[in-house]
Amino acid sequence: MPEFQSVRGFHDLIGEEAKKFRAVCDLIKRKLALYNFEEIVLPVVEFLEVFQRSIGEATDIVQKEMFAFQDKKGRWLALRPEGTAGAVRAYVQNRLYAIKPYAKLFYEGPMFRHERPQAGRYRQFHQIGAEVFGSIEPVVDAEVIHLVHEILSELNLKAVIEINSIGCKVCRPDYREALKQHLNKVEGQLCEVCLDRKDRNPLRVLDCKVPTCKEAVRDAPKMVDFLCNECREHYSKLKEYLTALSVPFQENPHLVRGLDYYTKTVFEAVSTELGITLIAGGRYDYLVEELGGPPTPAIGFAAGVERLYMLLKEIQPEEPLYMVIPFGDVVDYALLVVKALRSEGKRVELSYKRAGLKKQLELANKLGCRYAVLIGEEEKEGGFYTLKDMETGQQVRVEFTPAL
RNA sequence: GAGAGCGUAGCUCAGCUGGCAGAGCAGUGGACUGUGGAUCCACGGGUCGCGGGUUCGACUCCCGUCGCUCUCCCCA
Repeated sequence: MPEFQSVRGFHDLIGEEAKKFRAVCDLIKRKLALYNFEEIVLPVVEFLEVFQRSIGEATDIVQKEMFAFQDKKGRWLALRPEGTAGAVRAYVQNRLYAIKPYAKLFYEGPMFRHERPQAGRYRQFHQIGAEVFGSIEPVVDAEVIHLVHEILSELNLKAVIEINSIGCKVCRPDYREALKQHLNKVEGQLCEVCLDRKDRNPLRVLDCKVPTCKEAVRDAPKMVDFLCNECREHYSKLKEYLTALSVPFQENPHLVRGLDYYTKTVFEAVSTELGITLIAGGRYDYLVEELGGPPTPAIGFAAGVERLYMLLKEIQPEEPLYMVIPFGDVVDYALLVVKALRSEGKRVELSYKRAGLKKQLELANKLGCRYAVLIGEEEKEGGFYTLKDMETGQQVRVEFTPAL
């Protein structure tokens, strides 16, 4: 056991893992650019209240998963547990609503949640999130979910996209009541946690995994049957558009999200392989106003980078690697060859091992080089280098005149 | 917050009902100082997670502790 170790739930990404991590980020960012999302670089720390107000006081994230601390003036700050709250705060603070009719923003970076680590769950993890502010049109929801679908299929990951509508200020209270009444009837079957949730946050009972709760909730009234005209219309338009786009989706009337700010559309992309959520999001039409901005409908999603890259099988092969091998008193000449090759855009490793040709070829092999560039006295004097193909073993003489 | 499993070489792991700490891979060196890949030979490498207990003797048994992994809760 080493004397110093990384903190629980905080990990180093090395070699292949780091490459996969980058591959996922790069792909998603390329996609976001095609949809014309603009990057916003956000702080990792916000005032605690930003999260309490947006995520919701009663949620697990706020109640027990935040890295919260006081600064020197005694103000409560927190490491961000998710990105939307900060994005909304920035949108309001910088009055982005005054610049364009609507805004499409994305962010990436680490998020922090103080919970027990396990497969696909870390205390520091990374998300790439995107938010659209300022449009209530269901076509926006469709575009966002389409984007999620494209990301998944380009990464070659199998997942089902589940969607639901959880209504708005107008219709949700009625549903809540109806659901509560149903839950009271089946009280006896509910687990301990759900008994507590029943009055505080009855919707959450819907996606409890305890078998008896699932049973109890089977015949519960469904939100979709209680939607007001506006929400019903919104939801059916969304489905219509998704179908037109050939985005496969599955309606899940029990899909509820753990954050309070959601309204209308919610969705989740669940890995068929691992059963964990890869990408999730939804509409949050009151949050901007809640954080002090003008009434502004919005929708967004967040992709869990670790969860995506851990499922990645293969990544793009890298550029072929050249190793320049000087043997004898020819380092000065070798340096010029290295410089010239790199200026041609080639990926070049100069051998840092002072040894004979044999040892250095071994090294080139270990580092996975495609080509070795052999440089001895002969090459230096003759003004050339010997290019060796490490796969075929063939060698060619390449004339070389150092640029001045 | 609740539960389970595991900590032995850089890595993967053996090590029996207590009796000298092991293998494979990796690494380093070498007949070969201008030719590599699964050729051969040699070598280095350990607080057996840590602390205590039982014992003539503990990697092994017991207690504690720390760490890792996984599951539940919840979530990306």
